[in-house]
Amino acid sequence: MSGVAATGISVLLVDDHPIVRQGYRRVLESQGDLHVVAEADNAADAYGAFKAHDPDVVLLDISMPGASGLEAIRNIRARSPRARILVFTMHNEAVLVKAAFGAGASGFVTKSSEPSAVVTAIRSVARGERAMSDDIAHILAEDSLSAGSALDQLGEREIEILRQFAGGATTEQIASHLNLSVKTVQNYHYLIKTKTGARTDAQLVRLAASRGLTRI
Amino acid sequence: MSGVAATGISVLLVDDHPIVRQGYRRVLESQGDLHVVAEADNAADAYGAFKAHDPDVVLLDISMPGASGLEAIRNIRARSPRARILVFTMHNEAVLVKAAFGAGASGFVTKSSEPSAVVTAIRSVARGERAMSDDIAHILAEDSLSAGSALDQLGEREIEILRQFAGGATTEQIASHLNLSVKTVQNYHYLIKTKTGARTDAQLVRLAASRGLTRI
DNA sequence: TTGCTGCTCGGGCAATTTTCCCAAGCCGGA
DNA sequence: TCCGGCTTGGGAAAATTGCCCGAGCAGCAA
Repeated sequence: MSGVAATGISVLLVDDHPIVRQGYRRVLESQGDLHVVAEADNAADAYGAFKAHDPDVVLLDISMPGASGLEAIRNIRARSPRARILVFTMHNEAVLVKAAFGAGASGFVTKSSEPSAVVTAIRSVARGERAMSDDIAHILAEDSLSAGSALDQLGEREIEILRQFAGGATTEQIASHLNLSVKTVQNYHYLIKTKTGARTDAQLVRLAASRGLTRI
Repeated sequence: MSGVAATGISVLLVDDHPIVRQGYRRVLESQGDLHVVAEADNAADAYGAFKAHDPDVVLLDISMPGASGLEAIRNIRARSPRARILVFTMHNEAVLVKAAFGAGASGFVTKSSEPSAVVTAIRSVARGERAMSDDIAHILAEDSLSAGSALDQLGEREIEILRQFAGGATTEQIASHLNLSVKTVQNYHYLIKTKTGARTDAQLVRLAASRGLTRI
């Protein structure tokens, strides 16, 4: 019912860089069993292309500017639960990986992976299996040992403090805004970091921004 | 004297993502007159590959983790002033572009460019001309009109450190990536904050993100 | 050539912050 | 009632920051 031929795997390519897209296309098509049936350069077009071509696998770069790739995943999965989405990005942060799987992705590979690993992942995902590259597995494993899930585990106060912090407020400003002692804000700051698994403030800001807690 | 055939343009490909490299290779080779004679996945190997193959053009992604791509440019140019280096990256911040040209690059194209524009740029650079994609020209033009942002006051080392910091790297990671002492990275961190006027790390991340130094 | 200037690199050290561990009050649920 | 989680903060050692400094080196101008 899907794809081009009974013997091939049809792929929808979503990446905002034309030449990168074209590169993938050629790499995949050289495999013989993989066929790129459509391309999209942004999250918004991704679902339209999906509907039009019903591919076996969506190869999706979630580091597109502006629109959230996670949005695209959720979008496609909401309307076509059988869609297989393989996320392909240069980012390798645990929170991102988990968010992608949480949104409905079937696999996650980094751009540092060998082309053969990507091709293997595409075939796995097409068979309905879950796939991820070795480095991603490593990161998730480490992450599961240490602590963290993402922002969902934060309390109301923690979310508010994280929002103000990510917005650029100093500890003193947050304390006075919320009528707290500086010490309490510092303690929250530390708690938020441990809960989210962020190792630096920058990671915290990125996390908050990627989840819509703050705009940049 | 250089390249493979008298009628072709030989290219050295430097990018840290294997599949992206392979994609470029196929795109370029399909042109007929372009031949990828070598690849490298980091700045350190780039010069060795250059020496070994003496390519007409080096296609270099300067957004590689750790090592500064600018370093690679200067490295190659210092030993082989006739080298033609085409910088190819997803970043489009004016300071980066200027730094690249300042380091000796012959051209600058973004990954948002059409493949045909990249190919055209390679041919221009091989002829000894300067080349840049339309969006880069636009950015430089606008930049020359505007009074200059806070980021323009930063040196290239500072830019590189800010990029890695905003990307979520810890001080230790940056230090080891760049072969610097932790103390030096800390000093740069402080200097960057004072130069840009950022009072918190979060503000620094926001600044970097808003200027395209990092994506969120 | 000499000097100046700017970038890079790091030491030093006091002040501040971070990192953890802890306790206490409050509130909702079992 | 008791338990667990949230909120609020103290304490103290470890780490980082803020700001000062000097050295090396490249470019550049006089």
